[in-house]
Amino acid sequence: MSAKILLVEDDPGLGFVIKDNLTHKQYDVTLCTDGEQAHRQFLDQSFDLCILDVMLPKKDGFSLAQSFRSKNQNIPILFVTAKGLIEDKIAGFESGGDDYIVKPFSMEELFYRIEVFLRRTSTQENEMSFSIGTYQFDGKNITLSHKNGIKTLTQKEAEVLKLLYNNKDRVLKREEILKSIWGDDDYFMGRSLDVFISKLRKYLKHDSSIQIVNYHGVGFRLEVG
Amino acid sequence: MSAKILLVEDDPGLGFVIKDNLTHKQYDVTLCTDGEQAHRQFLDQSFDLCILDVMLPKKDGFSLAQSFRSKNQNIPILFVTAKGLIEDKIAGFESGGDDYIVKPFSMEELFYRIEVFLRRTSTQENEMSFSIGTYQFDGKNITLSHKNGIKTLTQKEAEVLKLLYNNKDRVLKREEILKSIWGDDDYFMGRSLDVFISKLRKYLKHDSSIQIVNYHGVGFRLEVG
DNA sequence: AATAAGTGTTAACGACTTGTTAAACTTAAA
DNA sequence: TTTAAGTTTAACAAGTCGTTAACACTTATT
Repeated sequence: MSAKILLVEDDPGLGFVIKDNLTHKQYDVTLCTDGEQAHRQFLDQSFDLCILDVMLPKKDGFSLAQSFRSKNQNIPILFVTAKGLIEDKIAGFESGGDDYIVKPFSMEELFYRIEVFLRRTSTQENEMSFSIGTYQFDGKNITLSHKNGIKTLTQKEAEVLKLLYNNKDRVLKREEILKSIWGDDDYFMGRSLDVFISKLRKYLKHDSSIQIVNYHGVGFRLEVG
Repeated sequence: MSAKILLVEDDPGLGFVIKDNLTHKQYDVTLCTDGEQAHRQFLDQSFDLCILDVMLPKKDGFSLAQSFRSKNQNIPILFVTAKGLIEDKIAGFESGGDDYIVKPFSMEELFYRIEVFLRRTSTQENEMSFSIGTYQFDGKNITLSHKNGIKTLTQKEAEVLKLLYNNKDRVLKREEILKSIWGDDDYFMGRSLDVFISKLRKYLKHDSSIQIVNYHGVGFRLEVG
């Protein structure tokens, strides 16, 4: 799975070049051209790494780094900037940055520095836990427990269940589920999804207030209570 | 506890200045002036971080980094050198380095960069001891003892065991284990991990309350009792 | 009502993952 | 250079899970 990178660079030319290069290296890059936009994106999605310019419209890189860091202790933050003075570097590290690369730099060097931090960041992924009706899902153990007993789900069963749970107040389109979990959408994958829905219904049948409802021709919705 | 740093710098003046500055920052610094000496020190003691010059007598910094890296996937390696060409930087990262600082640099910047990597390296694992069921693991001697006898583990066996123990409340993903111990993740490393799991199971078989449980397609979990 | 398309469910097949042993390879030490 | 220890790769057996096919049933459309 490719790493999600938030790139914040106000020079459209350079921003495009960096994004293009990183995309070719299979990273999933989101480019923002000002600080506020970047801040919104950060709150909205979960990224694996950030690359920030220092001088940015609306909200500068240092204060951006500070607010990112206060939200997430772990995410690597790399500054990429023309300001090469030692005081700027210090400010960069003080604001929670992990690296400070001075322009002009080579793409190669940027790749290597990104890799260093991605390698060193633990993949503390979606280990969410939640309860549905009288059931309890434990993401650390991938189990679904009920007073009758514990069932260890498979990875895919867990993924479908988590996705349904995260969207339990709305209808999830078949296409959305397939794109999100299978990565693509064809007839047979659709049938496969039906099989999983069938399995999940079986696992959840001891609580009749839980229903995975089909919306004919559209998708599914998890309804509780 | 202060971090142990291996500093390799052949210029006696600069070596002394850096060592002195780092010592004032409460680091425990070992200074070597040539590559072979550094290599012996590395095998002899366990350091938390290395700072290497590139041009060194007897064994250059790049090949030094390679042999350090092959012994220890986790230790941060920082190059500090006058060679600022992009090819040299690439060679530095290729040989397993984590950062590449070009002389002249400020001490402040070096401190910050050291802190970045110390913060991101889990130091807990080094010489920890613990008991699993009726077994006792001694991190100092990397031995696993039981009433039947004592087995001296290899470095890697011990690392896998420690990682499993530190995460015994959850399923460790294969990818996490591989990234943490092997530093990367490919098919053969995965098979290698399976071999180590198999060995550890054999070592731990005298206490049936200890189980290394596989979660198909996900990873492993150490279960005790 | 007839037809077509979508869905529910089960089970078998096949692809992939894992367990284990042993051989091949690598590296450091003698 | 040989030896020994440790790790990776190969090979095969065993197990697991996702996909697919098949068929029954439901919903929409004509």
